[in-house]
Amino acid sequence: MTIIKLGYVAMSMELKNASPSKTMTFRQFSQIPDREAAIRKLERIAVSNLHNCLRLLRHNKANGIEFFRLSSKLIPLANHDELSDWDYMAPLRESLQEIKSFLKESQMRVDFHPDHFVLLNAAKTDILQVSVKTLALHRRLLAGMGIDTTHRCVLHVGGAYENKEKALEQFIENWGRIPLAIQKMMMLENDDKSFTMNDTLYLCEKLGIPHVFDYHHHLANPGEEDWKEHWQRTIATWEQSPLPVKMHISSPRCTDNYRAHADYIDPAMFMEFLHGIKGSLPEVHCMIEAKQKDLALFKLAEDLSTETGMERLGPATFRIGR
DNA sequence: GCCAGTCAAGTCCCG
DNA sequence: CGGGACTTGACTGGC
Repeated sequence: MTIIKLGYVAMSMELKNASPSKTMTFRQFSQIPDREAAIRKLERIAVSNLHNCLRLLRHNKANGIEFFRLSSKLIPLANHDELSDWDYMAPLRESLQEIKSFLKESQMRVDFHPDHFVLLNAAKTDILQVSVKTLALHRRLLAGMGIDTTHRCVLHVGGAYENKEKALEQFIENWGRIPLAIQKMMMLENDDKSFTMNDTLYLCEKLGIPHVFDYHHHLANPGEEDWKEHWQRTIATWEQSPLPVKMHISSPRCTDNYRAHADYIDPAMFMEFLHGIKGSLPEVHCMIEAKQKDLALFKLAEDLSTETGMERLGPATFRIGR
């Protein structure tokens, strides 16, 4: 028997005017003559983003969704070189406290997926340094929300740099240089171009990092492997985690553009995955990555209950097997 | 209101 | 070696 919980990414297509990712570019920032006023504006945007983040969490709770990826764009320009004197956390305490109070009362699993500029396997030390700085920002936000930071940030392995083996070894070398608090926060995902499930598992096993299996990425970049032969390895990387196994599910936009995300999830593709893992673990959390965000989650949940006859335990919770 | 072009960051790919 | 594509939501400016 496996419990399946569905989650979605960062923003809602249903809840209006609730973007948690409003921004200001550096160019806009520079064009405001009064620097202090410009910083106050950044702060107002960040507070608004956190406020909308809380609205989204409430929306999730109201709809029985207990798994959610937070936007990584909550604080515009937080890590920009020209703003190193800005204490971006100070004006956010109250907003973070509100989220903390909400999360304390709910079952919600939340995490982050920092964007593709965060590269832990970069050979260039300045890129590694900025990456660690960005992860430290994520850590501060999680801590501010009262979340145990263990296994709350998923990343890709990074660049292939024309030599995948070397790039994997560079990851291991860099890993030893990053703070333990950051290490503990990480999860690693197989990607759709360079690092396959097997490549990613090599690092996960060696360094004790949970593997987030992305089924769509695997189909786009399978390597030599049948994923089912490695699935037990993925599960094993979660043995020391306080959290259930997490995976990503999305569907290709079309055959010409296989790697891009479709609006919705193909339930047949999802069922293929579920049949592959049947009975292998008690609970799995599936992050829906689709352009229609929460609407795609609602639609998949409907499709699963009408077309597959899977037992529905809640709006976004199912059970397979007995 | 709508459309096209732009935006902090890196890597990849093509000419 | 250099410049554009990639991918993305948000925003600006022009109509």
